[in-house]
Amino acid sequence: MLPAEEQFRILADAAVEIVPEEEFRAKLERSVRTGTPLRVKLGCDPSRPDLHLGHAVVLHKLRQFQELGHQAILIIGDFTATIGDPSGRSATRPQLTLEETRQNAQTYVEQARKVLLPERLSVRFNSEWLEELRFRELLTIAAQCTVAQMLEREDFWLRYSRGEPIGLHEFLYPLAQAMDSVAIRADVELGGTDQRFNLLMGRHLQRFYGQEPQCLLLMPLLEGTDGVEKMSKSLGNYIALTDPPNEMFGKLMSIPDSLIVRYYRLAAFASEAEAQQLEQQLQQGQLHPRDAKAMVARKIVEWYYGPEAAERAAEEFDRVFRHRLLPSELPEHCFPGDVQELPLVDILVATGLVPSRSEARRQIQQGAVRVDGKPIQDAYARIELSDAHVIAVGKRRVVRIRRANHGTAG
RNA sequence: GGGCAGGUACCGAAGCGGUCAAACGGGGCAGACUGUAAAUCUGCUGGCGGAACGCCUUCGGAGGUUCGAAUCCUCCCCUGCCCA
Repeated sequence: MLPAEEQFRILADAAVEIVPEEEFRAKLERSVRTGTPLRVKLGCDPSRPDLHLGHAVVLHKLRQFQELGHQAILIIGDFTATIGDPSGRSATRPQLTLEETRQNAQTYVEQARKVLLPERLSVRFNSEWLEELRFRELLTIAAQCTVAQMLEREDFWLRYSRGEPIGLHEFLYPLAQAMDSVAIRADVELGGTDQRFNLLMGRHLQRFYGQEPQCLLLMPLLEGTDGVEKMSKSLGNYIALTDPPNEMFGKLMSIPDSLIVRYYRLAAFASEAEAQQLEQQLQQGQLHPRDAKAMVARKIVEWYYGPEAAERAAEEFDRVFRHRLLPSELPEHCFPGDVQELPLVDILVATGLVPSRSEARRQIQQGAVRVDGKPIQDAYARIELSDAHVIAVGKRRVVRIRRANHGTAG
């Protein structure tokens, strides 16, 4: 085991805050002295099965704990997801059934393993202890917190003062999550800065149950591809860990320049020194932002798919967007062999490039539709199907169409 | 339980008997510009329709009044506030 001070340096890296810092140092020191790994908790919400780069920030931190020999405990909030986490939300989350969340949890763990080490990882479902909780005990727990304290939480307060509904059960969410810390006797809990309140509640309840309170390690929230809001699935500004390399690369290239260094640091896991160097090169104009971004994008894709895939993704990106060539691989759509020609509008709908015929007409009239590279603005154009064609709507939606041979349907 | 204010398209928010598929903003999509972007400018943004102020579906739900309703009436459901 590395000396405590060294560990602290690694673990504090990129963290926004450690609460309380001295306690955390003390825990590390004791861990080294007694040879006991720390139990490090990360709770996750399986109501949304897709993990994205924002989650990876925290997952990577958990991995660092693993690398230092500590015990990672991933809590799958299958039970809490049935409450619906109100964190950072202005609206009540939809409640899922236990069944649904279990299914999500499956893929969730698989995705988390892309970042975590397989060893020193334990996965626990919080329904294990929350399901059994008696009403009497719930009362005891709930009595540990006042309504005023709950309302201190920014999102609750915001909704309250806006006159928006807050379900009573939502107040129970932080408590439930805190009970997880009690159940697994967490030494440290990781989370994004938006989780501060919930994690603090863990300390609170642990103390009540006579346990040594956990320390909090809060990581920054990564902005999404829009560059403004934090990355989240519901805002649609996320890059999923399961996005294929090309898509991941493409999305990364679409982030605003102002985020290059931040992504380098938080998503490509670059060190402080590396990040500073990059920032300097950008500021002094030694490095073109485009190249910097491509470098970062490559690093990130590499992390999930390896250097070869990253290389290919970068090349493909240049090919399609820089040089405006066709993608090397196009999805294909086959029309029945007996069809001679079709209105372009119908083709756009049939291939799924566009959701409705009205939309197809609009896109055509706006000059967004190209057939074999030639813009077509005639909404009534018909396309011969004897030869294969490449149909494009905008830059991103491209399909190759052809007719099936010898009248073979489909 | 009582009183009041609300429920409008993806979101926010106008509309309050016809000219409403519904102003405006955001978001999204597309075009121009670029470094792939971002920013900016422009257009589009329910469906069907070879055109149309044509038809269909939409303004919490169900009925009703009317030639005609998002707009009026009745009942119901949901939300917030105040009182109990």
